[in-house]
Amino acid sequence: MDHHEDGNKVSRNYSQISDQDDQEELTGDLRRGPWTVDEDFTLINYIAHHGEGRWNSLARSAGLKRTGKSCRLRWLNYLRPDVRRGNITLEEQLLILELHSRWGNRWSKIAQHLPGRTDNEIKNYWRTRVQKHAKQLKCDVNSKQFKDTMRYLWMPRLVERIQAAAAAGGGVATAVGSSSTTTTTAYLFNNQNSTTTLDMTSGSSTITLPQQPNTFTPENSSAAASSDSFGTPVSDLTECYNNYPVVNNNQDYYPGNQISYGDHQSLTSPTGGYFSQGLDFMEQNSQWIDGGDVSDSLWNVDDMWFLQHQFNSNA
DNA sequence: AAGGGACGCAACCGCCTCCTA
DNA sequence: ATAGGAGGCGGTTGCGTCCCT
Repeated sequence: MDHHEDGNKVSRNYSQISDQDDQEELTGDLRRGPWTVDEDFTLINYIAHHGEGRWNSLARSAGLKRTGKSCRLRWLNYLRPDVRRGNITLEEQLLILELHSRWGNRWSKIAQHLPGRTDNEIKNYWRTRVQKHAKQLKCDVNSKQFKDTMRYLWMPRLVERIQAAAAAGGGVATAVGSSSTTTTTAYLFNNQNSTTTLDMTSGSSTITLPQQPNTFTPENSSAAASSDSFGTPVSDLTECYNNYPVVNNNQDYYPGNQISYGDHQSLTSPTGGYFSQGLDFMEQNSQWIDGGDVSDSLWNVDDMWFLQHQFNSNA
């Protein structure tokens, strides 16, 4: 549910505290609960003149009856001028899924690669959107089953949608806003009809999606694929896919790993994966096939046809 | 129209690590 | 070396809003 736009969020945030006296607790001399306009103004003003940090003394010096932690959180998650509001874009969703597959619940680390997004926001996104899908699939969000689902269906679907949006917009889609970093991520996505490079350049705030001929298929390659759920290197596919995230100015970022969304070979070959067991799990959760849940429009008949085809061809 | 469930998100909590004296 | 404070981080909660029945 994306019914909270920027303005709404702000107005709601303040409207809900119009009757703050009823809602806020006063614990000793410290205030808790939603922040008031005056408090926000005080905090912004103080930081503008004195800078941030040393939050406990900052809270005292600014005359805020809040804990240092509360001030820090309010500033970082809401008041900071570069906080980016609004819906999580497709590109950001893709990045979150990818980074979470590598780092798990390292929200702050993930947030570092989404300019303007806070760890809190990403955490909320994960809990409300991603975990919802895991729940619908009746599987654990950390299970291989769900991770494979994300990797082989959800993420390729996102890439397709990004492609479509880019094509509609002339081939270049605006991405994740300004950034002081120059992290660059390049994906090469191979789907049924085309191979696409997804080049995410946070620093320049653009995503380019040039169409390329299909250069690799499972049928013409004997390359081994990852035997693990995503998050592990995909061996021997580098030449064919060239689907590596490029590291710039961040040594933590994708240390040599490769990823391959829509990798058909990978889809058919994970050892011990649920894909080798057929479509049982999908069929048991028919709402995913029937479109019972189309909130994110990540599934369609083509996906199911594709999966069925893969299983049949490997039977 | 009303009530209940689902959702989204701001804020809090507790634990951990780091820094400094 | 160590103790205490500050800050960071992930998990959780509370509440307003929306939607469906």
